[in-house]
Amino acid sequence: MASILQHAFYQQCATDVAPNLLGAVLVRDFEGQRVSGMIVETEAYTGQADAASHAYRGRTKRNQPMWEAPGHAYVYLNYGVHWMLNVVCEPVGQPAAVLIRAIEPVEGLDIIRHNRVGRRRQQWASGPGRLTLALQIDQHHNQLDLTKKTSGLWIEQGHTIPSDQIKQGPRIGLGKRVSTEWINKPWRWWIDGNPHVSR
DNA sequence: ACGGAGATCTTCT
DNA sequence: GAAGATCTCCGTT
Repeated sequence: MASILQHAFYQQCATDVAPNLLGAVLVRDFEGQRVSGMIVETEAYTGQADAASHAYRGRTKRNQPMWEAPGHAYVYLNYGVHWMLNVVCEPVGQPAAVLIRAIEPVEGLDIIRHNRVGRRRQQWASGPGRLTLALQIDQHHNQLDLTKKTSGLWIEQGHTIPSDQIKQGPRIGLGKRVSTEWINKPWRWWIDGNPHVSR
């Protein structure tokens, strides 16, 4: 049995947590059946100073979970269509989180195939909106504690990825309103060559 | 293979 | 009223 990542793991800067999450396994419990995938791509959103973060303009009803304790989920609807899964981190008491951008399906492939009917396997969970569809993650998971199995969603220790297989680059999809200083931060990490990384 | 538009919720101007 | 941490479909090459 792999161990579940505990609060201490998330109790550091999002820029440390994000690369450390690569190789870990995101697990969804479907009435006893495990549906899971290895995390292959993440993005860090740091404290309130980060112009690309939802926390930048202060607290709102939506981003409120970012002020929760580390290890909690921040799930929100983007473009009115896609659910995004974040894990809250704790850089010096600031609201910060890591966006899980892509996973490689590992367990419960029948369920994932059903959730992503008609799509090629490589597209089952290769994107933040896709992985939430694959694992059926939505508003019900917002603010849950991901260090507890009772949440039905947690993250387990997985493979250790050699540092030479970890690539790093600018975050994706940030708007023009964000200054280049923040757009250029290389705060997206992924496993080099993994086919389930988003494009 | 590639580009544009639609979907449709929350927040900000 | 517009834009956003996106994805899919449908048009044209």
